[in-house]
Amino acid sequence: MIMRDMIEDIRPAMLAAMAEIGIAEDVWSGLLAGSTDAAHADVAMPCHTLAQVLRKTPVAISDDIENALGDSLAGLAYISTVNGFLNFTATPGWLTERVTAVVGDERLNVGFEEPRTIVIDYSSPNVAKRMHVGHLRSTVIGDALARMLAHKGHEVIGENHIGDWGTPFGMLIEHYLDFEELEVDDIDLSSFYKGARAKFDRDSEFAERSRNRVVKLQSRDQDTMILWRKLVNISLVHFNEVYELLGVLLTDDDLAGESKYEELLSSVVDRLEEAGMLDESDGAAVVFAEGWVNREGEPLPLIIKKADGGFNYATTDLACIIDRVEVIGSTEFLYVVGAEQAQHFAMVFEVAREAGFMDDSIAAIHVPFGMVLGTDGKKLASRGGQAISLKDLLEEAIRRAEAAILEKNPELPESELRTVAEMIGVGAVKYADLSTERTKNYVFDWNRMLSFEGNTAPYLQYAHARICSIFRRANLDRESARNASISLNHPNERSLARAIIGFAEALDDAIDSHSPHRLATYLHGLAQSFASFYESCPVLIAEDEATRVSRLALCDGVARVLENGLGLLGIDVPERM
RNA sequence: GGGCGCGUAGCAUAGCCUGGAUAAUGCACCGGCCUCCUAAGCCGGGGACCGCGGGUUCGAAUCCUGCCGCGCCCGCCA
Repeated sequence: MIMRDMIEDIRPAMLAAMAEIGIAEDVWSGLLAGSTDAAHADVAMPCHTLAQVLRKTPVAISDDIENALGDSLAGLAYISTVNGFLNFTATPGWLTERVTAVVGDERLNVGFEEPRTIVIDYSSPNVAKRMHVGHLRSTVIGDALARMLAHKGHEVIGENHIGDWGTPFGMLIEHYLDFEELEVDDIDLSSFYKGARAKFDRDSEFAERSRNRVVKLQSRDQDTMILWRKLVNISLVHFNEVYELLGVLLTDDDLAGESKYEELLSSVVDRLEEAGMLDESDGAAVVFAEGWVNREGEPLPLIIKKADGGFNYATTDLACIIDRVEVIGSTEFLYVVGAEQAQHFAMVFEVAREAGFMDDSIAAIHVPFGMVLGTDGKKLASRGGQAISLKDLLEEAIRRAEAAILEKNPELPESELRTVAEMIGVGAVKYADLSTERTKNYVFDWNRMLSFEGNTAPYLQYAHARICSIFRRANLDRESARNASISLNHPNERSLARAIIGFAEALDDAIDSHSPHRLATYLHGLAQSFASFYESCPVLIAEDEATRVSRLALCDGVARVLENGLGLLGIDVPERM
């Protein structure tokens, strides 16, 4: 994980050596990379592809390069050759210097990038319904990406496209009117939508009222808008409750409901018309994008305006693109939306480009993710087949975490129990999601995510808490350790230093691939490295004072990487647990 | 039928973009380690034709291709 820094430092000497041997930089540059096996080296260069060029064996070539390098890397890396591999292993001196720089830096050597304005589309619950597990991944992954990108200096604009518009709102408003005597808090979102739907299906008078209400809503009838607003607000109270429990950044400022774009929709139609892209099909206005066919092999349309005059979400997505390009001035859009919508986004992006809504300077990226499955291997649902409420799920996580704490650390002060249980329970749920490769489905398993062992949030949080405990016991400020001189005499100290140094690179890797799990994988490796260090390298009872302060500095560094890294994933770390 | 994705020890995963050395990690399993900073831990061990077959390459879990299995998507819900 330290290859980026090492390669950078090795490069000058390599430039000279390779010039001497007569191999152009662009030929060898890509070969110099992190070792695939930490036991061999930190950085390695396989010389096999050079064999054709130089008409020598890889073994001879690696030896030649080693000779050409001479002692130019003295103090930086040890060089060795095995079977045509040129191996570089960081010296303790180099590791010491680098880890000192990281630990001494407020940002742990995480750099800033040239700021971009990035819009992230995530969460997107529906008004008049409870948030459910189906919203978990989008919310958690989107939030992590938002935090990581913001940390790199970008302007991140979260857009929460709540479903707050469309034909169902006629029936929802009428249903709401029937409840009008109720206080806002008494509306039960778990049954509200279903109740409205059921009434709509069985009661023709209600259905008629609903249809009339839709017309009023679309014409912005004032009384109707007031009712609509109330209904939305009730839902917002619920969303914000869940967001607070989840600990995500979304606020009302990020709301970008469908209603917001509603007025732009007709102009989307006009612009597509002007571009000559619009076709009529079965009464609907559609665009036939190149290359898409339906089940029967006929051209597959993107429906812009339905036969009944209404719009659907493709049109809204196109309106959003126009808004982002022309109003917000963003150049990068991330859509954290389930993988099942891949085709939809491919079509929307293609149409948007064809219509000139965005050009090649704009990166519109669908960031897809797989499903959350139950232990039966099917889409996670309650006994009755309904989606599980996110709030209920999180509360259960907290309950389970609390039970685990009471069992394992009964000494934890009562006053901290609830807060710590929230950090652990919610962290466990989020980490379970963020630590697996996005595009895969994963099985939601309480025992696994809260097991406190393995690649779980509690394991990482525990590593952090242990470090805090060391400082507490020594009655030392964490800051006091920061400027200590570090020495790496034990192999586990060196492994730990390598792990600490790798933070910035792991973060960049996660960001570049929009894959929070890469950061999670790194953090787990760091925590494991720390656990081994902790076992073999006594800190407070170290053999001498210099070792003690050096180890305290390493501990502080690990704790800060864990806190910062988990923080970027949206996960809090307790100081004791 | 077409498209997209996934397939790695008993289980769960990383590695695949950008090809390299004995395929990494966790759970479970086996064996060790607490008069010593939280054993929620550590150390060691067994366990994998990387779905199957072809191809490219000095070299393939990784790239290409054909199968197989699973999931999802394929016009007026969003």
